[in-house]
Amino acid sequence: MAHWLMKSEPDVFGIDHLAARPNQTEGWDGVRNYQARNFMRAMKTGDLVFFYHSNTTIPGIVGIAEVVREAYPDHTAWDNPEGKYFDPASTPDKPRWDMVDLRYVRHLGRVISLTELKANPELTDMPLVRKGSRLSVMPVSHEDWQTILNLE
DNA sequence: GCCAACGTTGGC
DNA sequence: GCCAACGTTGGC
Repeated sequence: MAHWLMKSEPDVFGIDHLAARPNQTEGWDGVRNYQARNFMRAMKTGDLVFFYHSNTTIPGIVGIAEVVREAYPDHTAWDNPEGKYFDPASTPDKPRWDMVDLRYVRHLGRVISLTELKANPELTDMPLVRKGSRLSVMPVSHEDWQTILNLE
């Protein structure tokens, strides 16, 4: 089983939104970055994901979700031409962007802040803590996953 | 609100 | 293929 980290703005779609969805499950749409998309394509059912809140007072990891559906075309690319995620280059015939479905697993006992992650000498290789990293979907090594859970 | 870092676009 | 311009991300 692999581990991942996915960023989201809690004002837009936070972990509480996920937990409130039917079956506590929602499609992770709107990814419009090739590297992030490719990571989503590598996800397998049962993989676990750190849910990260960005653009908020205390950015950090707030919980865990599980991949319940593997990558499939992101229909928000063509659903609504006025939509935020519309992309004329992606069509039902030739979809460019993918999404996965995530199910809420649990909140962490506390928020593990970006500041704390950056300060941890064991986590310096995480893309998340690198300066200027804007990747919204990234793999987390088994070691890092465990290190972070041990901080909880 | 600012701005550094980054990805994408498009002219050439 | 290069690179300037632009738009976005996201911490602070």
